[in-house]
Amino acid sequence: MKAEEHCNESAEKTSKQTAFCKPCKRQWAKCGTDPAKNGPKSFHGGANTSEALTQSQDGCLTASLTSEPRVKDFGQLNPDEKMKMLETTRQAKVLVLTMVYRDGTTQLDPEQKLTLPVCGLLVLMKSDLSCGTPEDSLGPNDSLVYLKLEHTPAWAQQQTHPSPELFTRDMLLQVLTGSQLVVCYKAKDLLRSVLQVYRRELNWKRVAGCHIQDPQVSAWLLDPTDPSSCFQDLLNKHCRRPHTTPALGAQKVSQIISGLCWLYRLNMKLCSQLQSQGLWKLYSDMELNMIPVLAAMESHRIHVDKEALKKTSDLLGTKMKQLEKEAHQAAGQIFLVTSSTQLRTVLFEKLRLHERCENKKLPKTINKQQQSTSEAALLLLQDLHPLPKIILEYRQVHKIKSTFVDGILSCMMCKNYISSTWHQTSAVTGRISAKHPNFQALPRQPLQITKKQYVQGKEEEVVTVHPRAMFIPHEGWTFLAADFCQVELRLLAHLSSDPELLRIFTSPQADVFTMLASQWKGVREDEVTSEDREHAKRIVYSVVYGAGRERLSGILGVSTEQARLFQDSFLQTYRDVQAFIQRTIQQSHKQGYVLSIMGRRRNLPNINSPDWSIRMQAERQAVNFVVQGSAADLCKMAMIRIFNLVSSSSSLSARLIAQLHDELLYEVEDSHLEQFAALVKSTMESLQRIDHLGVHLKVPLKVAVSSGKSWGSMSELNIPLTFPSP
DNA sequence: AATGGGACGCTAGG
DNA sequence: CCTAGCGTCCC
Repeated sequence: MKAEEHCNESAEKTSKQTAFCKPCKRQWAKCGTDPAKNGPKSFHGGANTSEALTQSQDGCLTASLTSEPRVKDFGQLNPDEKMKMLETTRQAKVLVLTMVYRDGTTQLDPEQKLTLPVCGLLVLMKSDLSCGTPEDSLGPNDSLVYLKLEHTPAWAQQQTHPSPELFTRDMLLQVLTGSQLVVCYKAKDLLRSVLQVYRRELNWKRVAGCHIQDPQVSAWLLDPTDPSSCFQDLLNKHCRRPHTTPALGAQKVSQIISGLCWLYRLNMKLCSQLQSQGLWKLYSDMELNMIPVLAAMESHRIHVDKEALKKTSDLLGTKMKQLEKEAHQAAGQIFLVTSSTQLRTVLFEKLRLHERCENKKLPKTINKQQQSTSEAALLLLQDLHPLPKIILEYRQVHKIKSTFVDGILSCMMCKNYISSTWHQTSAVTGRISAKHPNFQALPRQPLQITKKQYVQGKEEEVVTVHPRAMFIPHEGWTFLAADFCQVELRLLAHLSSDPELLRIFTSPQADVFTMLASQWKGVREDEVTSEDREHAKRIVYSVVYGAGRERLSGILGVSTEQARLFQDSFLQTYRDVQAFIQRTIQQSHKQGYVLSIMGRRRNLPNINSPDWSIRMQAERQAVNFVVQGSAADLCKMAMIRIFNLVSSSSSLSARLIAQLHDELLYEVEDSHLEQFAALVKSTMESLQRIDHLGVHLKVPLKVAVSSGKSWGSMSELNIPLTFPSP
C-alpha cells in the first residue's frame, strides 16, 4: 500500500466538517422543520427537500457517535493512526457492523425506508470471543470505530480529487473481506451501499470473496415461513432481551452499541442452530455467497429507453379510453371498467350471462364464493356477448400500462436507468424475488395494439408493445440470457427416478414436451399437435404445483372431468412420479418438514391439521417445495459459480442483470460474447454434480443461451460443444 | 371530510 | 404452489 495515495488533506477537512452538526445551514433553508411531521416518503427516495429535513437529525447522531469516548472516528485519525487502525482491524477476532443512516437510524432499527441515504458505518471489533462479559457491554479488549460513508455530490467529485477517501476505502475492504468472522444484519444492503458510494474507485469484483454472517439470512433458513421482519423480532424470538424504547442523543448511541453486542450473540445462537439442524453447509456455501452476488446486481445500472416508455404510456392510454368507451356501449351503461365488483353486477345481474351457460361451470372467487370475472370466466362467456372480449383486452392493456410502463417509469425518477432490489429471504421456497421494478414478472410476449386511425388512406395500424424491449445494454455491450431448460421437470425425473421420464432426458435431441405428449397419448412424435404439446406442458406443471382438477380445467379451458382424465392418465404413465408424491407426503407427515435437494428445509406446521383443506394445502406445499426449492438451489448455485469465475478473472467483465428463476440475464462486452456464453453454459450444465453438497442428478442439465441488443429481441446462440478433444 | 390501512380480486412471471 | 404489483371497496 502506498501512503501518498491516502494522504488527502482537503478530503480530511471536508469529512471533519460533515462529521459535526453544521452542514445544512447554507444549502438547506428549512433546517428547523420537524422531520417527523413530514410524512413517509415513497420508495423512490429523496427529493432534495426530504434530505434537507433529515439532515439536522443526522448530524446530531453522527456527532453523538463520534463524541462518545468509546468510539474512534476513523476520519479524524492521522495517517499513522489510520495505519495502526488497519492493523488492529486485521488482528481482531470478530467484527460486528451496522450502517448508520442520515435520518439517525441504523440497520438494527425496525422500519427501514428503501434507498435511505447512508452516512456511516459503525464497527465493533472484538479481540476475544469470550461471552463472559454482560450481554450488552463491551469487553476490555473490544473497540469501536466509525467510518464515514457518504455520497460525494457530483459537483464536488469533479474537482481536483475524484475519490471520497481511499484510506477509508481500504479500511472498508479490510473490514468486509477480512478472514475473521464478520457479522452484519442485512449485509447485502451494506455491500450495495459501499459499491454505490465507491462506484468509481472500487470494482465490484473486490467484494466477491466476502463472507459476512447475516442473522436475517440464518433465521430465514431455520424457518423460511416466519416473516423474519426486524432485528428486534429476532432478538425476542431467539434471545431474551429486555425491551428497548426509542432514545435520542447519547442514549441512542449506547443503545446502538449494545445492539451490536446483542447482534453478535444472536448470530452465535443462530449459527449453532443451523449446525444442529444440518443447515450449516447450505448457509455457508450457498446463502452467504449469494450476498455479494445480489449486492453487485443491485449496484449495477440497467439502461432503459425512457422516451420510448413515455410514448408507449400515451399510446396505451389512448387505447384504454377507446376500449372503455366500447365496454360502456356493449354494457349499455357507464361503469368502472377496472372494478371487478361493478363488472360482476353488469355481467351477472344486468345481463344474466351465467344463466345462458349452465352446462359450463363458471369459476367462483376464492374468498367470498361469488361469480368470478377472472380471465378463465370471461373466456367462457366470450361467445355470449361482446363485453367479455372487450374487458379481456382492456385488462391486458391496463396491466401493461400500469405495472410495466408507468410502474417502471416511476422507478426511474430523474434517472434513465433502474436497479431492482433483490430479496434473498422473502420466498419460503428459497427462490429470490425482485422489487421496484419486479424484473421477474415482465411479460415474455409482446402485446399487439391495433390503433384506429382516422386518416384517409389507411384504416388501421398495428403497433407492438414490448416492455422487455425497453431494456438496452450499454454501448458496446450485449445481453446474454442462459436458460435452464425444464429444470423442474428434470428434477422431478431425478427425484422420482421414473424410468420413462428419465429416458426422455437421456435421449438428447428431441423436444421434451413433444416426447411427453407422444408417450402419454400413445401417438408417434410427428403426430403430436402443438395443442397436445401445450396440454402436456401444463399438466406437468400442474402436477408439480399440486394444482387440483378445478385449477387445471381453468388453465386448460376444458371441463373438470376432462382435466381429471388428463391428470390421471399422466400419473398412470409415470407411476414413479405418483410414488414420489406419495412418499414426499408421507415423509412430511412423519417428520413435520421436507427437504430440498441441497438440504433446504420447510416446516409444515399444518401437515397434521384436522381440517381437511388445510392439511391438503400443506401436502401440496410439501410436494411443491421439494421440486421448486431444489430448482431454486440449482439456479442460485449457478449464479454463485459464474460470479466467482468472473470476479477472479482479470479478463472477464460480464455482469449479472437479473435472475428469472431458471434464467440468468447478463450484460457482456460484445467481444467477449461467445467466450462468455460457452463459460456460462458449461458452468451451469456442470451443476449436475456438486460433490460437496452431495448432489448428483440422474439427468443431465441442459442450458440454452441467447443474446440480443435489447431484452425484447433475444435470439438463440449456438455454442460449439466444449468437450475437450481426446 | 378526507385518508390510509387491510381485505379482496385479478394477472404478470416462474 | 409462490412471488410482486396494481386496482377497488370499506372501515
